[in-house]
Amino acid sequence: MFRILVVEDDKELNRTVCTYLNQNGYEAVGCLSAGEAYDAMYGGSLFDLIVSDIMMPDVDGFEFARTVREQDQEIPILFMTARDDFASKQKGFKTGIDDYMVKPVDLDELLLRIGALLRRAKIVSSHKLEIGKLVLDADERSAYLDGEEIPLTVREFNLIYKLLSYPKKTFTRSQLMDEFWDGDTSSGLRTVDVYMTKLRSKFSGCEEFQIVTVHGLGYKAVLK
Amino acid sequence: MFRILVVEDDKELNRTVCTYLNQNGYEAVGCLSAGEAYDAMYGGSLFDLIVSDIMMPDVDGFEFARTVREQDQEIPILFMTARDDFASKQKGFKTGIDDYMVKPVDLDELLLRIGALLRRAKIVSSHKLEIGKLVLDADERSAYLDGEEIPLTVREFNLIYKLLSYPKKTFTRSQLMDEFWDGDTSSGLRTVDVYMTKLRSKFSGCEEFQIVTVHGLGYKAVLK
DNA sequence: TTGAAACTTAAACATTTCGTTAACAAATCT
DNA sequence: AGATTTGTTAACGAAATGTTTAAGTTTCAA
Repeated sequence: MFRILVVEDDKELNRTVCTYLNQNGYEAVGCLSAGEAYDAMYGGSLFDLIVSDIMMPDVDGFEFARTVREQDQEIPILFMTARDDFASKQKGFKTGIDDYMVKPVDLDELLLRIGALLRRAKIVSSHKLEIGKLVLDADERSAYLDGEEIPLTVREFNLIYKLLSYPKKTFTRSQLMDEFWDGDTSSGLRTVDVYMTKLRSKFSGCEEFQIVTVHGLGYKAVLK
Repeated sequence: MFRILVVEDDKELNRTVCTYLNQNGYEAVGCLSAGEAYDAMYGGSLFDLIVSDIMMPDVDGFEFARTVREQDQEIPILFMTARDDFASKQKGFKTGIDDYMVKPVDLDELLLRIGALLRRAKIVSSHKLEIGKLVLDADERSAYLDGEEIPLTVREFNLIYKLLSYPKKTFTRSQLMDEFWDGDTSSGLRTVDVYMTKLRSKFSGCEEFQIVTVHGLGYKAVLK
């Protein structure tokens, strides 16, 4: 689920945009000023994309975007503004925004452009799972503990990646087999047990998590 | 220097755009049809970004973009078209384009948007890959180790360039075939293995990297 | 057009790696 | 305690990969 921060001082428009985004599969959070937006961002909430107006009561959009960019080079920023002059567009793009839409915006087109930006941003960010000193990289299909690689076979990696993607969630042997053995449960379910032993052994030096047996059900990873 | 492919059947507009891009620090190549564009791309030239019209004599922009996306998920594509209807925009973004501008386009805004896309795509400004004593030049399609050329065929070069562009990232045989054999997987996937053997042999004197087999998945290049 | 060289690919065989099973030990539940 | 579930290990066999060869294909110059 992608989280989108909407910074727009027009209450009604803000509400309209957020509602529309929420109806279309995003989790939108509306802010009426840059100050509010800072609070939302650094209050622990992580966002995947920012939609921002330019003219706002406290800090303007340019300044807001610049500040954000200093801290985060990656997050896509889309300006949604009434200003249709080239100078504003230039200023915006120069501060590092990714798209610029002129009001009144077609909400459906906004959706399309948000989709394109998220797709693009996602390509760049690698699929990593970081838990303390442990890093699982889905592109490399390798695990690093404190920088040192732990060699894993394909199935081993798939299993541990799955478990760690949903900590505390219990997976039955059948679920795991269905997913990583192409639904071919002809090989006995006990094979999963063997893999758990292998994983426990390979990650014995890792204090970040633990593979826990749920008797009668299956296995789960629990973070320490 | 960024290279931009401009696909636009209106000769005059094509010329105008290319000239403007060239005057602003890019290296633009104009094509009057999708067919021409394919030739330009497959002819060994590497492009960093594509600007394309939708309505064209042979294959339309949607089809063109789709074909390009099948082979290359990364290259930014910008549509520049007279069509201002939502359906076209939707169709475009769904095929994976990154931006959509309605004619008549302001060339200065085009520049801004191209700049934003290139920044986002994080493309390095060169088609050279330098790793220690090893140099791969994508324009020349040649490899130099310590100044001495290592002769490579087109397929050999494509493969090693791809692997080294994403060190540690694992590529499946299918991925590589899809990309460098025009999606023609009729030739057995084992062909890839043969090429890996050849590459390992040709780069046996190279201590900068190593081609590593990921059993059950494919291959990756690991820097030493 | 023709021949030579370079390139590509299928096939065959050698080699390596991995997955599975089976057996027994240990733990857990009733 | 007895039954069931789970932990662990090692060995076998299957599958994936490495490599070479030879035959087919393309390219290019004469």
